[in-house]
Amino acid sequence: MPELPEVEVTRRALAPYVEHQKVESAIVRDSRLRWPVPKQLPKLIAGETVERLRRRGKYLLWDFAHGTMISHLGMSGAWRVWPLRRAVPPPGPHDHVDILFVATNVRLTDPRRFGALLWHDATAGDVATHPLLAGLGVEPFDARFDGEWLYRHTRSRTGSIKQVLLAGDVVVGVGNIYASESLFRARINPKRSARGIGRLRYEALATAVREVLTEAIAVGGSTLRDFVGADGADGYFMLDARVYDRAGEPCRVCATPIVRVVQGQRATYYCRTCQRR
DNA sequence: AAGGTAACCTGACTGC
DNA sequence: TGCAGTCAGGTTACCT
Repeated sequence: MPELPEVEVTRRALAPYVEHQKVESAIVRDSRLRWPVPKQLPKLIAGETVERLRRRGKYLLWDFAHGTMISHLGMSGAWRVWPLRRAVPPPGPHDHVDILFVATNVRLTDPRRFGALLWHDATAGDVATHPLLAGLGVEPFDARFDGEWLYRHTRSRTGSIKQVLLAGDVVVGVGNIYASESLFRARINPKRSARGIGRLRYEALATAVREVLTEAIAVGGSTLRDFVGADGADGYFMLDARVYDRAGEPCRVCATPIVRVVQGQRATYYCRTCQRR
């Protein structure tokens, strides 16, 4: 599930339970993720305190005094928290890591194993210089992100606007669902060359991106209570999509059937009437 | 430098 | 039921 909103919802759910809390121990049950979970990770964080839980794009950054634990949820990853450690269920086959705090247990599950859990030592400098983070674009809620930013950073791009949004080197956090949704709200055709879009339409797109992400965070946030609990509810609540996964269904604005096309091996959904250009 | 493609995985669903 | 095929919210590595 994880695009920026899901990661942010996760961050907000976890933060009250882990920030300023000391790690008692960590258990790596299955280190096979996109890259192996470092063998020394439990040793590195045991007895240390999480100073802050931050998000950068779709990455969660767990700041310690001596370094940062970097986590990415890939396609199927999720962190769950159990406020009471005694209520934690036995681990399932895709539960890779448990981190035990004094009163709380957090667990990383990831069936497809596209996620990552890595360590960046403070001696290596700012975590922002880590190879996975260094090339990331601006945060969509950063004041610098606006139509002018999109316009300036697409002058030398030959690809489609949909693929530029997904690439993450201009703006971060927009995944496959919210790329389609943002373009629909801005009334821009996903196949349109990024280079050919003018400032005015980019202004609409920047606004649409922020709106879509804000709404998605809001509906996800409304289910935080379930998310935190141990009752098995998955906690994420999908934004009511206007186009995503609605191929053949009528556009909510003009009733034209929504079409599905493939761009860069990913599905794109849009309305041929509302998103003519 | 930017773009296209394959690759990494498991699980859910569809159709025969 | 069973089995094959398709698809899925992400990203990197590698090649032009």
